[in-house]
Amino acid sequence: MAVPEQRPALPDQVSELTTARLSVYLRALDQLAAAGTRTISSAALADRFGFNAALIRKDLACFGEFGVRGVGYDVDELRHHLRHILGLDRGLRLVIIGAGNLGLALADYPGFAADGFSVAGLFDVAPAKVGTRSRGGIEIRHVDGLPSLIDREAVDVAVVTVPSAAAQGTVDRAVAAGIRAILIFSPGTVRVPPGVKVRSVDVTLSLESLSFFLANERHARNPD
Amino acid sequence: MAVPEQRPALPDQVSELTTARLSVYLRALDQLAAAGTRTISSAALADRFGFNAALIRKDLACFGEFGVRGVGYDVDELRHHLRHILGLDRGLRLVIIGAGNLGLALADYPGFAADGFSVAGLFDVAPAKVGTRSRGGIEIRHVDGLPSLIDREAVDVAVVTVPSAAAQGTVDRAVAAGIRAILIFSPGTVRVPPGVKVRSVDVTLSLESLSFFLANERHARNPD
DNA sequence: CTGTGTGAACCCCTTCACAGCG
DNA sequence: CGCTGTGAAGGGGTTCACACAG
Repeated sequence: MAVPEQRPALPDQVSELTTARLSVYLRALDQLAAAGTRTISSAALADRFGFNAALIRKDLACFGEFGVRGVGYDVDELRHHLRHILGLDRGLRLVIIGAGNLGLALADYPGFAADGFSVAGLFDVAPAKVGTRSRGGIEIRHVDGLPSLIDREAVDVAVVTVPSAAAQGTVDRAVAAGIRAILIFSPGTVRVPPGVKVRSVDVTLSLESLSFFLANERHARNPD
Repeated sequence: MAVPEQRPALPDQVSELTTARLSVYLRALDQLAAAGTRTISSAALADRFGFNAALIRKDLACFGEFGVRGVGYDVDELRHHLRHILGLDRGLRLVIIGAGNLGLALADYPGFAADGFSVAGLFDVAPAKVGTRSRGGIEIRHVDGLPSLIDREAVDVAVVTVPSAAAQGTVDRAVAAGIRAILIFSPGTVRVPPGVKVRSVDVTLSLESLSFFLANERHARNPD
């Protein structure tokens, strides 16, 4: 028997592009809510933020019927729906592995709180770092303690900020400890078993993309 | 008359997906070169790194005929071609605007050098920070000096690491100073005039995508 | 009459399959 | 004979257009 869970209908097959846009819509709605807007139509949302109205409706329709015909969407209601769909009402726990400059910066990043994320631990291998703290006061522990903390604190996401050469090994260890979602900043690709999701934040790739743009711009100005 | 430039044939309309993959191919080739591989076929490259062979060939074919039929591609030659196509042989100059934890981390990031990027300046608005230095010794200057430095040092890319609320204003100032390529870490969207390219590195978006995955996984294990 | 939800058209990107060069 | 370069087929995602609900 199909249990009518809190989470409705299993969205059979939803594109990752759609889910990524949900986050963007949520931000737009946050802005609208802050400005006091109560209700908005897909057309107005599209106009205001540069989306396509039909796409917004189609994306949302994957998860239910949130709109009122002839009126539009209730801003606050839709925000809460989206937060639930995205799982932001769960208070996800992160660990950060790699206490270099970037890892330390992330450990103290105040932006996590708005999404309900919290840092459960900060790890490194360097004996000189272990025992010291980030500016914000988060203690650096040795990676050997990672599995027990992941288990004890029910950690959801591993944020990996180690050098590229150590990336695969670090990911392997996190996966072995039960992690199924990884955000990795090290340039390059890592392999994970099925069922584990990796999101890569690749600064080098982004910069190279800009570099290509600059090297090949023959756009608009001076159309020779 | 069409000048036969160093840069060949203007690649009429190349998809951004293609150019993004060039970076990935380049990395794979770097690995192969480091391992001493001289020559590789598109099929072997695809096998080894999980691409599609036809796609590799098609992507490369946008920019010339780099392969030798019956043999494959010369690893080192193709690396140099790709570096040129991506503009990595130009020694791009960056400024970092926002000397928070992240900005400071990026200022000292050693990974830029491999791509020929260099940091021409590090900026902030806080009087308390101006005049101090990053751990790596890069001086923090006041943003008011940004336009003159961009001009004087022929800066190519602005890396923006300011709080979200200040993002749009910062971008506007950089664009006014002549910047046409921006890498922004602040969550949210910014508007730029046509001809200016923005790449966003959005940690929050990536984490929310992982959050969605965790909230909606009914994959493989326990297929009820 | 306004705006949602949605089938159909459209468009672009990927994959397949093969002609042809080395 | 092997592998590139490429036209044609296939698949997905976005946009269009409209039936219908409020």
